[in-house]
Amino acid sequence: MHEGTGNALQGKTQFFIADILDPSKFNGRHQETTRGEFSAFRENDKTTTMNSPSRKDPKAANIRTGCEAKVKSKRIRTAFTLDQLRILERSFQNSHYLSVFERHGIAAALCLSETQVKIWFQNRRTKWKKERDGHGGEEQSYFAPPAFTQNAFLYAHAGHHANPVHYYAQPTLLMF
DNA sequence: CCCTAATTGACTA
DNA sequence: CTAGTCAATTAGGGGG
Repeated sequence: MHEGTGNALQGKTQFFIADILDPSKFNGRHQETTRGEFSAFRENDKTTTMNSPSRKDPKAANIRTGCEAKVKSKRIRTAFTLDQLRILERSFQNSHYLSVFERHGIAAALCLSETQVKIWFQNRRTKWKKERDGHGGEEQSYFAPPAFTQNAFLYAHAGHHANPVHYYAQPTLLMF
């Protein structure tokens, strides 16, 4: 897919320009909206990193298409389905943080990339905070604190070390 | 407008 | 060096 290492398990919703033009590669079950270069470079989780060249320079990831210059594509915005949101929301109720295993399981189950799941939780935590301490605040404490499950606890305290396996030896699996 | 997915960048372990 | 977090921001798309 992308500069070596296009983990086939990832990048289900986002594609390179060249891939978009090739319907055979575009078997996405997701919205057939326009895909662009914006996110193309990030959608090979774990192989593209924060400071990889492609992150610093998105255009770089597009070079191999040979049409890096123009094609001022929009950045894509995935519209999660209701089913996906239901599961995500349910998971969020269970815990505001995901272990890598949970994330992987959810991503696989929902046909999303792990990045998308990760970001969804990220944004969801932001939203949760906002509605917790925003909103006048008078009659508060309607909302329970975030469920602090074992995984969340481990996450907060053990954190993520080199090999999370040691801390999440018991992957909680995972809805339906 | 609002909602929220995705990006950027500083920071942490 | 890697891969998480969060804050701030950008931007897609729906609604009115």
